Amino acid sequence: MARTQAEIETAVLAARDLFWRTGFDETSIDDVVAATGFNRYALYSEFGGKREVFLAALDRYHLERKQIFMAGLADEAAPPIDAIRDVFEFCIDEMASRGTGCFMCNVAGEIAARDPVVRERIATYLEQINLAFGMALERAAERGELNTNLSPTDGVRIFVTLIMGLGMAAQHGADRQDMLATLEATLASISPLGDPSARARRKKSVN
Amino acid sequence: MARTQAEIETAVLAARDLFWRTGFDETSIDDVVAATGFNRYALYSEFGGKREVFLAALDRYHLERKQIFMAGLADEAAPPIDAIRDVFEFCIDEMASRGTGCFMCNVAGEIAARDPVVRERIATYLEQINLAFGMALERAAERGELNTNLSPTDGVRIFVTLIMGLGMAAQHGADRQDMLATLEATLASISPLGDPSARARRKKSVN
DNA sequence: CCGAATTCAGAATGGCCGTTCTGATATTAG
DNA sequence: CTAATATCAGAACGGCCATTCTGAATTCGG
Repeated sequence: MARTQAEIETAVLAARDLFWRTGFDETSIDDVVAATGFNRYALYSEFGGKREVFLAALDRYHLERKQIFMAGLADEAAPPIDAIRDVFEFCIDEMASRGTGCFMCNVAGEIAARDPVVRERIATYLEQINLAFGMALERAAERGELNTNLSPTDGVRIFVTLIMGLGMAAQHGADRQDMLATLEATLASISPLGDPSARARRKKSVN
Repeated sequence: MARTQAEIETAVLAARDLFWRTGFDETSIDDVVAATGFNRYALYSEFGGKREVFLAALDRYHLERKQIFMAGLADEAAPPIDAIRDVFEFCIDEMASRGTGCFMCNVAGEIAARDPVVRERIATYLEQINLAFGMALERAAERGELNTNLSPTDGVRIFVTLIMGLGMAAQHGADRQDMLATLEATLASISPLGDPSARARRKKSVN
């Protein structure tokens, strides 16, 4: 009797949480066994090996992130700056509660160098993020919600770098308040002076 | 005959380059032997072990970075925004030519989690960066070179996160032009509209 | 209820790597 | 020049871990 799709998905989620928290090298197969509930035999016959479990976990993360970014940023109706803020707040909450940065970013230093497949997944992930932010920032520019110093491309660069920087900050122990303050500072920096949508929520969370 | 200080320093520099490029776990003692020219015996009697060589390399990196940031940003006479740009350009050139991100940031995901000493070094490193940027941004605010949307603290958050984000970007294969463009976008975003010092150099390098 | 196939848990395997050991070589002091 | 000390290169050790193997337990078709 083959395993059901639901069982596999649950295992992948557990593996994602585990690898996300402890990285690839630092996580042993026994750890994966304990976390997923699959035993060695099942793990090897279902996935192939440690690397394949990891790739499944990475893909799962990628999928979720893609949905979050696309759902938030591609919506033509929503105010783009607020959409950006929401997406970042989601990611910040996630990183703060897990106490670890972006799964895909953390992976970079560790195994991307030796695994071309991982490298390629990261590249497509970044492309998608770029695209998603690009849509939001085009709309922001059209609506006059972007500092006239900046092109939409500038904005994309800033936010893509911000999300990676926040991932690193989380990895070094930055807490939710720190990260939210950095987000608000960046949003203020790209907004036209005195823009109401930028200042509205600001007082809630900044130091 | 004990080893001379100069020989040790050369070895530490080589070790720094090696660990910077390939990380801690991925670098074997034999690699360190080959890179430093010290043989196992010398390495162990001079440093103690792999971890100690690594810590020496990390300290060396930390020292250099501290000097670069302090020299650039603490200078009361220099225009602060230009000083910030210079410091970033130096780091960007370094990362681009090495094809790897910030040594200390890369280390975070890999061993900070398991080594409290490394964690503490990273914390003091970040503190010092914060201080250095703080000085420059206080002066920028006084001189009216900071967008009035932003406090000096906001600026510090933005630049500290930028440097970590650029480190991640470099790790993922961003090239010099990409990183310079992100730097210029950020400098434009924190500058008052139409500020000449922000726009002056801009045309040189942006896409 | 039975027998064949599957799944299990844990033991064996093989390789890698940090560290230590060893016997040879070079260096220095007297 | 000689003997003692320091340094060398590489072999041996020990531990860790991904993977495979094995014999027991369980499931499932008839």
